[in-house]
Amino acid sequence: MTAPPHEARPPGAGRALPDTQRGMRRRNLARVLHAVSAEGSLSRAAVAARIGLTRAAVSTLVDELIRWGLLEELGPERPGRVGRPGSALAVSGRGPAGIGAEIGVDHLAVCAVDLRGAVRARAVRHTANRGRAPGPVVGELTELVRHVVAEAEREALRPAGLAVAVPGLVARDGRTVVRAPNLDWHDTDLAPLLPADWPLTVDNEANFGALAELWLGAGTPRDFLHVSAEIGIGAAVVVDGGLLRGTRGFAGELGHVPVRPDGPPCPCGGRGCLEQYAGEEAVLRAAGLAPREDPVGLLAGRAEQGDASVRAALRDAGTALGIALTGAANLLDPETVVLGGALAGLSPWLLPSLETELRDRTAGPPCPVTVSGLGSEGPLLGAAHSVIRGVLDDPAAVVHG
Amino acid sequence: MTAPPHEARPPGAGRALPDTQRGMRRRNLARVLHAVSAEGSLSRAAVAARIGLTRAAVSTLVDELIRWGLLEELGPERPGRVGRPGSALAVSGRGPAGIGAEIGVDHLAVCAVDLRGAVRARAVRHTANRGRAPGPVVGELTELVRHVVAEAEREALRPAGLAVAVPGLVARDGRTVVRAPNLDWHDTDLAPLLPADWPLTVDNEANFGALAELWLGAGTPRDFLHVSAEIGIGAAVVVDGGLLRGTRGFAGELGHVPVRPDGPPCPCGGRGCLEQYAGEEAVLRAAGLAPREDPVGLLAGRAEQGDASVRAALRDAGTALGIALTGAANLLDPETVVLGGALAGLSPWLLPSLETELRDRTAGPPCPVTVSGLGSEGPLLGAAHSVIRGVLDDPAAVVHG
DNA sequence: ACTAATTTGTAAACGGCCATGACGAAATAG
DNA sequence: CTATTTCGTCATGGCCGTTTACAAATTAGT
Repeated sequence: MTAPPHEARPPGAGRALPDTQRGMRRRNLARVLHAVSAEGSLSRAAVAARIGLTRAAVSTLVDELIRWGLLEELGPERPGRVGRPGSALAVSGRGPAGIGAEIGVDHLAVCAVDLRGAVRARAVRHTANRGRAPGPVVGELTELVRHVVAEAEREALRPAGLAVAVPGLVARDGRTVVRAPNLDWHDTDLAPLLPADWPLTVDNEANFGALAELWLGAGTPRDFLHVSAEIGIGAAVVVDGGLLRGTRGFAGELGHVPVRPDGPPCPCGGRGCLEQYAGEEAVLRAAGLAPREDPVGLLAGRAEQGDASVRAALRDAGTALGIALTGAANLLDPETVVLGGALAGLSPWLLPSLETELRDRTAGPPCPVTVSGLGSEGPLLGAAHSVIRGVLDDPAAVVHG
Repeated sequence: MTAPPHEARPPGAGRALPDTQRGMRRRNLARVLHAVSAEGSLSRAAVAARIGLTRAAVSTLVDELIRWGLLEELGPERPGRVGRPGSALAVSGRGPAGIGAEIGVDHLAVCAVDLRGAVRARAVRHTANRGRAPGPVVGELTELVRHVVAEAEREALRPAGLAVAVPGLVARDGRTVVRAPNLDWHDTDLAPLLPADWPLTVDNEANFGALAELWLGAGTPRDFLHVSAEIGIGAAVVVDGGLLRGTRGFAGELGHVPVRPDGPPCPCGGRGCLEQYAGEEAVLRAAGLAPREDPVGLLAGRAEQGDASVRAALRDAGTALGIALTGAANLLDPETVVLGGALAGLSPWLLPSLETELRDRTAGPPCPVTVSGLGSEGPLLGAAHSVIRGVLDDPAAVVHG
């Protein structure tokens, strides 16, 4: 009775690969693995019911995934229900691992995540990277990667890919850092500097943070706006469970949305950008504090103690954020706005003014704002999980081809 | 070497239908039809090369589409190339038709478009609909629809669906008008008021206008922001060849993006919304003109004649638009911004200040702004074509099921 | 305890669909 | 006029999910 509205790409032109039987098999393998992964543990019959294939078909698919070491048979379930109990299947804890890495302004971090989503190895190193050349920084990161990979391999894990989160804009090629103001890197291809043993993805930390929220956050919807802030204000737009990247890969630049068109000039060339009000530097200045290590902790601490000027600075930042987010919410109609990264820790003092602004400027119910529970781990976990999602999304590609 | 970035929905969870052989056949039928439609005329071999299947497979698919009356054999091609010439295939000009309808503030329009994209029948009626109840208006529209359908059927066309463009917000159910300020309609389900003979879709005129631009515009990219204005300022976000609709279907509300946070109050509850500067009423007021029929024509005429106050009003509107679009472009990184609807006709006087604002507020090259060539026909054509796209996207569904 | 009902997993037969390879048809090139 | 190239089709084969049937394992009822 109702024709489907045009929100997805057309099935004809959009799909790159020809629709052949091998492709069908491939997608069904992915569907089975996805279903088991999402539920944690599932019988063949339950998988069949869930993905719409017959039990017989699922059986052969499961056999293949077990043969590849991606699924494990846990043994008979113990249900209270009538009928023969199913044999529980679970994603294997050995086999492919996702290696996630993060380049921060003052730290490097690497972790390995298995197919089940568990962190199996990690390494962190605190280093002041601001203004340091890409070569040495990435060299140091590579050391950590090798260390984590060695540890993972000792646990029978095999890296399936490396994903690197970077505090800056990354081109759509997934390897070139176009602009990272806080590191002072420009147009740097990181691929030659990193180990070439596995598929590589480089992406904005805000994007990986949003993906972590999408995949790991409790009750996170499939359409939301994720706002994080590490010095700059990065946002990521998640639409129907996927990242909106933009033509050049620069989507989500919330920091330079004009908030007060005649406000103070911004290095970007504009005036009154959000970053001039809610950026780290701006907030510190407004609070009368000098830039130093761990500014977020400093601000949170002072605010906690009741420091009036810090609280006022954060309140004003919340107002500016609220104005920018009103525009974004009007444009995108997301289900929620999620505050992550540094903003999560400062949310108690940002939220009141932010939500006031959002409420007063919206006809009807305003877009709900939630706070991420992932803390500062988001981007790193998102990076590692993005590799795992790649395996889940096309297991056949990992095994051969 | 490079893992795919996560921009699309996962192949497992995202796809609703199980991946079975029938579904494969169905998608391949769509791929063939799509290929022929996109190229206008193609031989079986050319289709095979284009979509990646073998000639033999394409032959059977084409046979079926011909049997269904969706494809036609035009006869042997006349190429200068060596080898046996192919037999040209083209989409049938008889068979399914898309019925598009538009409810405007001062007019109703209906048209029928065949699978080839040609308009085969049309009807327009000028009526003042502002403040009129939905019943009579839609009743009158239904008369026009019946008239156009009768004409189409006389040409051996069979309506495959009805799509209605409305100047207001439409719920994601594709039938309920949530808010249409210029008609003064609220939460009105149009389905019971329209003929139930075919699948029905109701959508925002800005959305249909953007789709028309996407499908019919020359050189329109797959990622752009389409801005139109009929009294309010509607925008539509096209991402990867599909409409971004938002959770509630309200995405694209550019009119209420805050431009000057302390500006004049807006009926939406906010202050300094774009609509307060670039909305029809606001521009007329700024130009010192009273609201009347065809305000766009009036403004364009006066501006053409060199009326200074009108030009100033349009320049200021362009500035406000530029500020709002800077924010939107930062957030979405579209390939272009397309000005459509009323904005297209006023673009000579809007563009200079708009582009200045965009350029001054963007680091690096600003997002290019283009003007739609579709004029006021956009929404109507987009509506009719959306039905056609539905057929192209799943021809099997139209024939049976 | 024993039977009936229910559910699971597997095996064999079946049917649909695309690939493969071969072939005739229809054009060009020399 | 022949060799070459390309097109469309046909027969064959292999892959894959479905259908149907059945044994295994559990609960519910008596």
